[in-house]
Order: sequence, then C-alpha cells, then structure tokens
Amino acid sequence: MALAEAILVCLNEEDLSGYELAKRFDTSVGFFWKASHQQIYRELAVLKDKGWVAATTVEQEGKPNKHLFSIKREGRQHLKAWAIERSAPATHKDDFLLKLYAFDVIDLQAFAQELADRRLAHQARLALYEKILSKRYAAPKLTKAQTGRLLALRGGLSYERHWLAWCNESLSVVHEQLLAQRPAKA
Amino acid sequence: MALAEAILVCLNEEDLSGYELAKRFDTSVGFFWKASHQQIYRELAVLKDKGWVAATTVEQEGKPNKHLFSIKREGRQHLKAWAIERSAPATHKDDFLLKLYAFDVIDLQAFAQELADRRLAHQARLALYEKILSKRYAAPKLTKAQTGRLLALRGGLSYERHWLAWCNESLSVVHEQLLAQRPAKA
DNA sequence: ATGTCCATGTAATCCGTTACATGATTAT
DNA sequence: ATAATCATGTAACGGATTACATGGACAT
Repeated sequence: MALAEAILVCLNEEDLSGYELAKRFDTSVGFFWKASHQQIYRELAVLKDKGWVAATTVEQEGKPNKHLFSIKREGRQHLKAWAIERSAPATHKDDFLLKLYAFDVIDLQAFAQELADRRLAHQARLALYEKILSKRYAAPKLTKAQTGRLLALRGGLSYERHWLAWCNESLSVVHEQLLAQRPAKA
Repeated sequence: MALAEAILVCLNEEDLSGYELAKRFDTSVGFFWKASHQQIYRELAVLKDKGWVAATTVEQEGKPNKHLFSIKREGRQHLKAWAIERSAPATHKDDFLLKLYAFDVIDLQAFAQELADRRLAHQARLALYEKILSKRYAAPKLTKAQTGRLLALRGGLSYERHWLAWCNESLSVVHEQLLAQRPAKA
C-alpha cells in the first residue's frame, strides 16, 4: 500500500489540506495513484496518529476553516526508507481492454464508440502534459526535485502518445470489421 | 468491478479450473487485470451461484482432482450486456513512479538499480509478446476472436516499447545526477 | 533434503467505493 | 433558480491482500 507515501510526497513539496490533497490526486500524483477524498481524510488521521504529519487549523473568512497538514521529520525519514525498498509491480486494471478478449461476443458498434471516446481522452491528456512541459520545464537548469517530476512527466507524455497511436490503429481495424460484417447494406 | 467479467472472458474461450484461471491472470488477461487465486476461487463460487458458469469434477491420477468450470448461456448474455456499458476509467497504481515525486529525498543509487531492473522486465515482456505475435498471429486470415486478441497484444507491445524507451532515457538522467552529486570522487 | 508444481480452499485484515450529511459562497 | 466550488467528515459495504492450511508428485 502506498497511499500513505503518495500523501507524504505531496506534503514534502508543500503544506496542504485534505481537500487540496484530493485535488492533487485528480491531476499530478493522480497519474500514478488514484484516491478519493474519503480515503485521504482517513489516511491523514492515521498519519497524524503515527506522528509523521502535523496539523494546524487555518481560519478563513467566507469559507470553511482548513486543516493544514505538514510533513514531520519522521515522515521524511519514512519516505527515505520506503524508497529504498523494492516497489510492488504496478497494477493495471482496465475493463475496456478486457472487452477485446470477448471480441466475438460483444457489440462492435458500441465498442467503436467507446474507443473513439478514449482516443479523445488521450488526446486531451497529451495536450495537458505538453502544456505543463512547456510552462514548467522550459528552464535550462532544473532543481533535483524538478528533474524527478520531469522524468515522471516524460513518462506520461510517452504513455499518452502510445495509447493515442494504438486507438487510431485499432479504430481502423474495428471499422473494417464492421464493414465486413454487413457487406453492401446501404 | 470486472473480476467476474475477466473470468467469464477466459471461460468464453475454453473450460478452465480455478488453478488454470489463476495462471491466465499471470499472463494474458493479467496484462489488464491482476487477480490472486484466492479471489478467483471466491468469485467462481459467486458465478456458480448466479448460474453463469457450471462446474464438473475431473478425476486425475497422480494429481489432485480438478473442478472444471464452463460458461453458460446466461454468462455469455451477461458478457454482452456488460460490454455495451461504458467501462470505468482505468486505474493506475505504481509506487515506483511515485518515487520520482520525492526525487530530492530518496537514495538515487537504489532508485537507479530498481530502474535498471524494470528495464530488464520490460525487455523480457516485449520479447515474450513478440514471440506470441510471430507464433500465433502470423496467419493471413484471422477469426474475429483472434482479431480482438491481436489488438490487445499490439497494445501490450506498444506499451512495453514505450516504457522500455523511457527506462533507457531515465537511466541516463539518473546516472548524470549521480555523477553530478559526487564530482571527481575516484 | 529442498524446492517447485499441481490443486484447492478458509480467515482475518486492510483498502477502496458508495452513499449519506452539512452549509456557505460564487458563478451562470 | 441551479449548479459548482470550498471544505470536512461518517458509515456501510465490497473488493483485495496476506497469512494459514493441506498433501502428493517430481526434479535437483
């Protein structure tokens, strides 16, 4: 389990509230780790119990108060120790690709539609990553922390390009299949 | 949840025991869906209760008996209905990539080692997929079911190539960092 | 002797998802 | 008016992981 560590790496950058953390898990860190706000609030309580993070309440006007969390020395030590250990192999779970294994059973029209939507989603993600690349990593000299995040971003860019290309190829294959199924029906 | 469907697509191909299914989840289907034998045995019991699969006991000599499972008409109907619905977005979880977000805190030597191991793993996977491609999909005319699995395989090939390239690039960046950290220490 | 493969399961625990709950502010 | 954003949580449930348990066959 690495939810704890995913939270700690965020707090290592800057102090954040549970709500703000939840937003990070929709974008940056969320590329490798998904988590809902409920999970995050629960985990923050655990981390506080362990003494890895500290909490302070920030009073705000016109908005609810925030509980700001910051990483403690113990938390940083834990991160270091965790990073030395071998990571568990990545888990992939994708229902959509599973459908390819039942290709002779499924409705190809619906599949093609979903594939087209995925293509758009990968395109959008790719555009977002390219924007981040040009806005945040254009400087000639990067800090160590930035170097790490740039490597992650490059992984993301390459990942999106690969799936985008795959979607394009696969769409043409599926369309061929659809034509072959109903020859000259118009 | 798509463990049920992951099992059903396997049984749609051929009858299998829980043990044999578990092995599929280490290779073919396992590319999109990971599951342990414990999960599989439990889920098979549920599927049998629902009437989507049937079980028969096969007596064997010198080996324990098998419980062979086969998909029923109701199971195939369920697969069809499931495939029309939109899939949940894929979940990615990778502790290793998370480490990139704590690049200024972690031990780069250990990270480089792990990265090198990942490179080898991607290389091995790629070689495996290339072998499957040439052995099983060399025929000029493929069945519909084969076409689906070929698309999945192409996804896998492209995926491994992309991560392999990323590992190579990243290794050189990490090695540069290591040299910069200890300038002329030999 | 030691380990891996075949083959199946139970039990406990932990993690993740869904649903419920509140309430003010700001934008359309 | 309606919806989205900010901000926090609880409760119930369901899914996934880890540990435990068994036992013969076969290879090194």
